[in-house]
Amino acid sequence: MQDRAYKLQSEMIKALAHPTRIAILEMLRHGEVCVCELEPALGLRQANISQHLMVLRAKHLVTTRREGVRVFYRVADERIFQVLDLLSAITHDQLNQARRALVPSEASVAQ
Amino acid sequence: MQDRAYKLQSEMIKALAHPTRIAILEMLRHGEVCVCELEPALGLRQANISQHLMVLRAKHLVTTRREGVRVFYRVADERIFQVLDLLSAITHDQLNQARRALVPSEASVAQ
DNA sequence: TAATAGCATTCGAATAACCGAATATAACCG
DNA sequence: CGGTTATATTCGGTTATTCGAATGCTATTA
Repeated sequence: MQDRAYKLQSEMIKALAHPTRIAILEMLRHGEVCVCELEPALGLRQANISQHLMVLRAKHLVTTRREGVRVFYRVADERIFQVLDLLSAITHDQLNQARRALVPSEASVAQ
Repeated sequence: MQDRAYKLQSEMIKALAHPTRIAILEMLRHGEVCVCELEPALGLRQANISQHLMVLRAKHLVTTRREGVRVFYRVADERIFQVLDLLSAITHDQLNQARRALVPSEASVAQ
């Protein structure tokens, strides 16, 4: 068994496995973003955001560029958005199926 | 911000974030599999496998079917394999890039 | 019904992830 | 240089995950 490969994959997945880090990646969807923009948008403390960015960096999911006193982040591999899109679609469908099971008439309602 | 949606997504991602659970899903790639087949293939204790299956069930990533005394598992949504394939490709490329950076002549070597 | 096989659940201890607070670093400006 | 702004790191306490061990449950067979 490719234990090693599964370990690596699970470590990358863990880096995605936090709502704040997903929110950060979503903000990077259309290009690079400054940390100073993340802070107000996420409404979290600076240190906490920086900690989450550290996790994303550690797994090479993002790269950085410094411009003076500011640091800009961008995703290292655009395919990460395909991953997020798939997961979003799957959870969305799960919700719809659950709704359909409860209230047949409200099937396929947008959230 | 869709805090709720990110939370849901991250919870599904967490269900993927373990090497054993990835290995289990890989075994389900070609159809349903009995728990009794997972045990020897993974080389783990029965209770532990059952615990991981419980996590996958809790997030509706797998469904079960009982046949007498045996229980068969299958994935609930085939798109989960697209997720795993993308993550596998990303980690694979990361490894190759790292190798290329260290030893230029050994670029693109299969693992 | 008793015994067994296959799987699931609970419990407790170890480990890992998380976050706030404090502190550190790096670039800029006066 | 000292001060300021933007970001990063460290530390400690809290919560969440993980796994082995023990136990429970369900279906089958005698």
